[in-house]
Amino acid sequence: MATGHTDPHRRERILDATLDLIAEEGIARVSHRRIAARAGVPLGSMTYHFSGMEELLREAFGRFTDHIVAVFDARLGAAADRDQARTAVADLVHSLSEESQRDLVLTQELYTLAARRPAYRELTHEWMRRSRVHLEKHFDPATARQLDALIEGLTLHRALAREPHDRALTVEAIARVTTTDHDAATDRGATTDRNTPGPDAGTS
Amino acid sequence: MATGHTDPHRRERILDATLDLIAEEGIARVSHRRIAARAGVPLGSMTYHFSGMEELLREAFGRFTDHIVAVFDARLGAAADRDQARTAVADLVHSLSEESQRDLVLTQELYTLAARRPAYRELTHEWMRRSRVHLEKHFDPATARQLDALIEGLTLHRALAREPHDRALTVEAIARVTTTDHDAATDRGATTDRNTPGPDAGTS
DNA sequence: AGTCACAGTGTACGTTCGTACGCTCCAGGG
DNA sequence: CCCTGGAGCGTACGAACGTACACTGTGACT
Repeated sequence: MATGHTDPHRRERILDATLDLIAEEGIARVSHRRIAARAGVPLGSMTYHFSGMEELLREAFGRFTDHIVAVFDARLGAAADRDQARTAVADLVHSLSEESQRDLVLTQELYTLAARRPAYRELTHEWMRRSRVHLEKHFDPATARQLDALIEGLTLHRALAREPHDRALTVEAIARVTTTDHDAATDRGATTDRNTPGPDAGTS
Repeated sequence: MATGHTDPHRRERILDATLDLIAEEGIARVSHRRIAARAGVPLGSMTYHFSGMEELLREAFGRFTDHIVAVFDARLGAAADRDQARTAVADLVHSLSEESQRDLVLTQELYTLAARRPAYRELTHEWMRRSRVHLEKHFDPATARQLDALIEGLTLHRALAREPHDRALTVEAIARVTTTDHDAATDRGATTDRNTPGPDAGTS
């Protein structure tokens, strides 16, 4: 019986099942058999569609990166001005850290792989690059980089903290990093968009 | 032969070997046998000293947390004033992100576990708590939290970036988050140590 | 209708795994 | 000197693993 003839979504279903499994059980507990069982495909399909575990994982995380980049695009791309960008960043931090346990865990798994293996670092580079493109529409490059790192740190700490910090703290941190009145940051080359002191600091 | 009779460091050696193996190969490739081989102990020792993989991993990461907390203590504890604290934070970010691949990878592995399992979150709580204690000697609690998150984000992004940012950017980000002149942050309860506008912003 | 190429599958093989458990051998008391 | 309790080890067992490969059934083509 060659039932797969009629199902062109086999590959995608396998990749989704892989990500689900990783999110729930961790990369250490992933196996061809468990993925196959979860995806509802025979074991033989695994080696038919993917040359091995390696390729499977890389494609799965590629798929995840596409997803998370889309989330960033949707959130940050909609911001029309600097202040909306700040709000969008705060929204992003809070939605990532309190909804979507799945995305959070998968992000960590990806970073863990990326910390050790350059092949996976390509995926994180693309992710960072895309998010900086959005941020640089509203802030100078140095600020964008700092803000990008801040998003990462705030999201992670909020997700792991015993008592997650409230939105006011997120908003304040963002305001501080993106407000460059007092001095400096002027020679840091705000090429496309000069940084003016934000009108409202909007702390708490 | 009961050679272990004379070696009281068996346990510690096993734990160190576990961390080394995780750092090099990832948690997915850890097994009793591989750990035993690396530690130079017989397989039987594994189940003798530890009830199972679970206990082994938890103790290993407990040991790692002790180590990393000691690093934070050494770096941040030495700072005498606010400005030294800022420098110490910058040093910390850069030493974690460019030396000690091992610590970086293990940190990610720990976070990955913590994101999924509360038991490991205890370890990260302790770590965060200790680092905030240091930061709160020089900054108000809200600033300390923001700075703590910023350290995390800067370290990770610097470690994973294709072209790691230079020290000036780290220093600037720290300055921005810890300088609260223009307004606000005054009602956010700087209990032990009121936040005055830093004398020099010390950007680049 | 008959044939064929090949997408897709079931199964078997060799390896590695965690763990249990009977055995060894030493330190200390008699 | 002998005896003995228990710390520590070697090994064996069943389960699970990744992967290769012979096979099956179907749609397309003549």
